Amino acid sequence: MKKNASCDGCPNKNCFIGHIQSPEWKLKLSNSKHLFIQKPGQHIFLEGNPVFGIYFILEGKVKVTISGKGNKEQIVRLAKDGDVLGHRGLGGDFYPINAIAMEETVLCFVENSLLYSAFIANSEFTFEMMLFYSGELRKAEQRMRYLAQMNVREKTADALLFIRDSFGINDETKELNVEINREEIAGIAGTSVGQIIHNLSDLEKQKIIDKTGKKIQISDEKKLREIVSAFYP
Amino acid sequence: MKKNASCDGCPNKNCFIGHIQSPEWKLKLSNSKHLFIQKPGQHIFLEGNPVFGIYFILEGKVKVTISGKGNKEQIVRLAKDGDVLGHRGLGGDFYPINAIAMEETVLCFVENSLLYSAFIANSEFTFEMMLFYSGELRKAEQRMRYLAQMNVREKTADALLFIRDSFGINDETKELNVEINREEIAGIAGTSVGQIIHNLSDLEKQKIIDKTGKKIQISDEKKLREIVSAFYP
DNA sequence: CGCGTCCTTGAACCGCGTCAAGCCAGGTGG
DNA sequence: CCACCTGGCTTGACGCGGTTCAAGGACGCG
Repeated sequence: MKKNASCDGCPNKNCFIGHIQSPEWKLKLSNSKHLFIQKPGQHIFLEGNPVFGIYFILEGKVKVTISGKGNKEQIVRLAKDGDVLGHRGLGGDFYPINAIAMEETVLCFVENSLLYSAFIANSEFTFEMMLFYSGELRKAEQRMRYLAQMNVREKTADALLFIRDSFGINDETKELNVEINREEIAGIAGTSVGQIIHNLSDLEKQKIIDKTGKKIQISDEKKLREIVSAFYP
Repeated sequence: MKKNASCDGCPNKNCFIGHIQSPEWKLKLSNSKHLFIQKPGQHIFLEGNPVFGIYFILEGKVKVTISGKGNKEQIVRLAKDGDVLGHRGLGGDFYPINAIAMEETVLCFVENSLLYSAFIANSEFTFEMMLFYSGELRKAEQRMRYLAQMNVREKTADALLFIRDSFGINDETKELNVEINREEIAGIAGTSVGQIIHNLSDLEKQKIIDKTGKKIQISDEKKLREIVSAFYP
């Protein structure tokens, strides 16, 4: 682990690192076999893999995808440090999705037996976990609607905001805090690479974004949100 | 309540009626204010309503929708007796979705304080609830992919199967066990009414369905599933 | 019988996916 | 230091598929 991931002051309400950093858990997890590192592009688990437990991201970024027709991958979630991974497997035998590291990622694996004993011992943890699921479900169903009803321009804007809200932007440069290519953006928006490029160009002409540099800059977040405002309360 | 809903032998693994029929709960819920009836078309709660608790469906059918651009409603879930309703609100302040009765529906309302006390008292209940969320999340993310990648013909077939799997069919007549109009089917498929009608006609010509009677009959379920088989493992 | 609601059909328009061709930047080797 | 290659990005054109709309049919109801 490059640095000690901390949860103090973490703005992410659903951050579980606090739990796994408690003395009790630290002892259990001190065995190094629980921690491992994935390089960018490496998969953490794939659709159909048996479920042995869940993962906590200590550091890094991960995309969660569902593989579709003709090698198209639909990105259903973006996760970063403090997030849980593989929780969709819980209660089933096989993962229904793929998890792939987007950059060097440090993971903490918690095997089923340990996890279940935590659920039994700590009902508050179970409760929090349930709330976490509730929030994820809400988000997933919202995105369902976007995919069904938005046109491509709106989907493109929404995908950018989705990335922005998942990984954040640099306050100064307004660059997205992640390296992401057109294909991945298309995978989030649920459209083709061609359309993404087309619409990114349009957005740039309107000075809403800037893609001169390597990373996309969101110059005018307000206008970007206006594009999709009809879909948000 | 027209008849006493029972959970015995219920094939639905996620049926919660068993819980609320335990002696402990029966006592708590014996107060009649917890039970109420909704007529078809009446809403149980709407987007933006404050969350006071959750609901269990004792009898009837309910559609869960998200209202979209231009009065289009996207149906994200179909629920029947034994299902929970309003659980998306848990952990948030307002419902993110609408719940509307599709036929006369008997509901049991469980207010937050009662629910939370159940979570504290019965960690197994919390655990089961968590697993339920996990399953719902999985389903929602699968449907996300379908909406993004299927063409209209596939969406139409998938919508029919979605209804069939949610509410079942009459074994003899092969009719869907629910009255549902074209607009609602379009809301499930995430397409327009025109396309639904067009594709239903096509499916009828191929003798896969029959819509002579009032309710749609699924004559050849196998062929219907073949249409979408590329999307299911 | 007239009215309303839901369903059906067909035609016109246009948004979107696809593809071919070219651009640019970074890496590699002579 | 330049020539070449490769992979990601960009642009524009084409054509299919889907949305939308208008007009009409089927059915139930007052």
